Amino acid sequence: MLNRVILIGRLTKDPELRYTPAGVAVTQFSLAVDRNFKDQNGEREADFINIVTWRQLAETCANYLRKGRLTAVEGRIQTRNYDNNEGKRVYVTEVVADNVRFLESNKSEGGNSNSGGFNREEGSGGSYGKGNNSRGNQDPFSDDGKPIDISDDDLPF
Amino acid sequence: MLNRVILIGRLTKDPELRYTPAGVAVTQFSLAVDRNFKDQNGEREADFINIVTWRQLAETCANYLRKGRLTAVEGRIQTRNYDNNEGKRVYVTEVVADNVRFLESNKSEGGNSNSGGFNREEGSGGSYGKGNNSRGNQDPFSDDGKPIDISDDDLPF
Amino acid sequence: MLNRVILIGRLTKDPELRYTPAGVAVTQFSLAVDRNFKDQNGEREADFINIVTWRQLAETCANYLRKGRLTAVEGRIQTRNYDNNEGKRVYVTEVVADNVRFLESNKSEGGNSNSGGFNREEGSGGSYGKGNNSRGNQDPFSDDGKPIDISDDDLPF
Amino acid sequence: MLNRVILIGRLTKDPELRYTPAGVAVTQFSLAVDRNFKDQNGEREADFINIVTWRQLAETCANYLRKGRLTAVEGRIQTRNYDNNEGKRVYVTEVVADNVRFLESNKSEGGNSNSGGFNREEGSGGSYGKGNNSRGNQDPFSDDGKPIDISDDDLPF
DNA sequence: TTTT
DNA sequence: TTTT
Repeated sequence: MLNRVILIGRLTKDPELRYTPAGVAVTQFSLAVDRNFKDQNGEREADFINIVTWRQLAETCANYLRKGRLTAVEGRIQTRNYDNNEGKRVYVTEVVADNVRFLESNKSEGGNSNSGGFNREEGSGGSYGKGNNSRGNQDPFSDDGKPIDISDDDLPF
Repeated sequence: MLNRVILIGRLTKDPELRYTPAGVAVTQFSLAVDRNFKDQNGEREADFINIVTWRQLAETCANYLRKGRLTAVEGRIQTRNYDNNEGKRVYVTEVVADNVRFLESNKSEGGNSNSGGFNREEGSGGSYGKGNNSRGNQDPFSDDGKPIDISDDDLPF
Repeated sequence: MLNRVILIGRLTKDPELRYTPAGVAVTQFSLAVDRNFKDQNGEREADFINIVTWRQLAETCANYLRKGRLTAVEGRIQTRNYDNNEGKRVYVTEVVADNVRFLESNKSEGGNSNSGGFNREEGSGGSYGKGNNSRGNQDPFSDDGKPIDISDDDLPF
Repeated sequence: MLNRVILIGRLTKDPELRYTPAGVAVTQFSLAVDRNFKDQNGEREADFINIVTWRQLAETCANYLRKGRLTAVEGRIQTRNYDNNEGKRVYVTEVVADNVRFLESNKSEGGNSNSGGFNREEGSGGSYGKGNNSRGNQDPFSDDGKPIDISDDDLPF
């Protein structure tokens, strides 16, 4: 009835962009979120949380997120299951993000050091990145460092 | 680095209380959280989210939560893995709760209809239910309907 | 950039429904949220948090929330200021809700005891209560106790 | 009963550290949190949210936060009131933080560009900065960029 | 009284 | 299968 998650962590790999048969963009990545306490060996462990984004948000994430980037994610926990190729039921728990904040920009790729790219699924506007699945050829921070609005709230999911 | 989850849903079963070899109480249950949208068949689905609580909070949950109860949970997403009996690695994603709110009391068991039992892990106080693992013999709402404080923040986890 | 609030508390009064000159419904109410700790006198205090809702969500809240009801609110903190009639600037901090959950139904008004009315602002659908500002004459729980979808995400605010 | 806030924004000024008569450190600052939408003039406005931190967290914030820094805050909404010098009751709504994340380090002051200082109130440990109210003479990121644990959960507030 |  |  109420289901809200907020995470800040770092991508463990570059994000993976796919398209559904109907042509809907889906991007998945894993966020390493350090724990606030140390284990019995004095080591700080992390939780590795799988994130899914859809549509324009998926494309923006695929274009601008990279391994190691500090990132904030807001969304909901989703559980689902499917039968794998061995006919065994697999249970999945993941976070479906509707708001992703880029807390570090593409420094290593020549971008400026501005923080603060922002992307939220919304009912209306924003066509940024729509249908754009070639990565890395645009930098949302390159002109003015202002947030970009993208849109994706009328999801059928 | 930041990892926060808030859920409201209903228990799919009675909670299960266990003890670690060191005698620490652990309670697990699953929360059915209805989605805010309907699927392609017009059906409202739910996410089934596994919750873990430790120590006094575990015992209070075991004592007072029951299948079907509307419950609020606050905590963090935890991922872990272990090798099962077939030597296969199993990945688990669950919510470790540090705050559980009983939004419905034990009406069917003769309690009053007060809402609002409250339990949070804290550094200091609260001895309620400590070492008490016999279920259902006390009703935290039976006297005055006021929240109970329990304590469990100095976890080694 | 990221601004999320989740509250569970009880209405301090019946909600107040108004309309802007342009005819947009606005409902305000105050939520008493008990603190998780006691003050120096052993008393549990509460925070009294002002909530604002717009459009259909405003009308549903006006119709079904009442003083004393246990309610969950999800939204964002908003700050604004205006000059009062004495020409003095007044600063306001409040929560703009986009999701309100009715955790207790209208028992005293003859409704059943179902918990779980749900209302979220969304980009698309839902016409429930649209233009309906007569209070209390309908019970969203009276038929099947299922959540109602309402819609209000394309706000100009 | 449940009261949780998560914010990401930028400090509007340097934080202000005070001490209560009993010697407890209190730091206040205001966070500018850009809204996710534009107003009728196409301008993106911000909410200016007052934050309060206590004890070691207060001292760490005073030492390392500065105007303009991108910062994540987790806490609860608090309301309180007092009578001002004109005998008029003043109502205050603010966020009491129990977790503050420094998303940008002290680049301009010669620090490295590491992100990720972390501070949470906890029941037990951490003596970092205890009684230290001289600012800026230590950089938590200067050695290894690892989070610092501080402690403040046994608050009487 | 407001940040990038 | 994991990030700084």
